[in-house]
Amino acid sequence: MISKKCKYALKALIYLAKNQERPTPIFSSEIAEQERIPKKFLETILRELRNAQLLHSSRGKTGGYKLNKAADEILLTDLIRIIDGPIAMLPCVSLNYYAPCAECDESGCTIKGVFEKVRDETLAIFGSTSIKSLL
Amino acid sequence: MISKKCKYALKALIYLAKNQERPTPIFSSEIAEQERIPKKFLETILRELRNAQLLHSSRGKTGGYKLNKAADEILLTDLIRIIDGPIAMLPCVSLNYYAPCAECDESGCTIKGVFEKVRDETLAIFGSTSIKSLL
DNA sequence: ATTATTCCTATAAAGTTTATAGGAATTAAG
DNA sequence: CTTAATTCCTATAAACTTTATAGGAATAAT
Repeated sequence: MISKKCKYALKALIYLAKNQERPTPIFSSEIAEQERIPKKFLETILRELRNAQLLHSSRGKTGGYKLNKAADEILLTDLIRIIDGPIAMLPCVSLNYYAPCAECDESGCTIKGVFEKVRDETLAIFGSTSIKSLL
Repeated sequence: MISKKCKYALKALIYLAKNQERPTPIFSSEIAEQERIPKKFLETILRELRNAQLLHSSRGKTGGYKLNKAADEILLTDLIRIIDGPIAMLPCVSLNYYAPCAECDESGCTIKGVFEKVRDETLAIFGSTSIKSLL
């Protein structure tokens, strides 16, 4: 299951993509209202997306957020990894968040294989799905 | 990520499958020691697997656990659903644990599709992987 | 100055996962 | 019929994660 936070992030990105043509940046408060996301929680989410270069933000009275890339260059793999972390179902088969499994020999591990397959299929799908394709 | 509990369950099933030839049932304490799983925690896991008909148990001094099916008839989909619940990454695309997504229209939902694809690929892999194939 | 925003850190509140405690019911064997 | 060892059950503690809020600092336009 993806987290609520991740779903909020996805909705925010879609909202920003839909309003990409606007001349001025978009307030987090507007996104929060329209998408019914707790305002303060959304702020921290948007900041994370900005820190990861997915968004551009500006401060002050006319500040707000904008996509930092074309909507078809923002992939679900990016989003999920930023917000939820690993996509793989076992730490030892994660590409971006690898960690050895507690007390597994890893060399003679018989269960890794199937989880690598799932990882590969999942990455292929999320890695070829952009925010644009979800509008 | 699958839970620790699910990994414990998988190890226990594999251990039981490896020792399927033994004439007497196998103690939870033996599995706990051999696989380094907290004893009391393992007990509750084995009970859940038994409630779901994956294991057969007997009580009393010479009690213990045995597989209730051939090792090639126990699939990863079974195990994961029993221990961790839904395999899908969104409640609204889960086959066995469907629930409507909070505040989604569902009819005009643009994000379901990609999660259905991931679910299908994942189910295809886990659904064709048996405990026997992991020995 | 005022106002409305992003930004930051800390923390509370709620929920889930992991693990343990204590004992009841069951069965074999002395 | 007592003892010992098991499964079984319920409750709960302990640890961790997720979700959400609080309070204000920094910034920028008017």
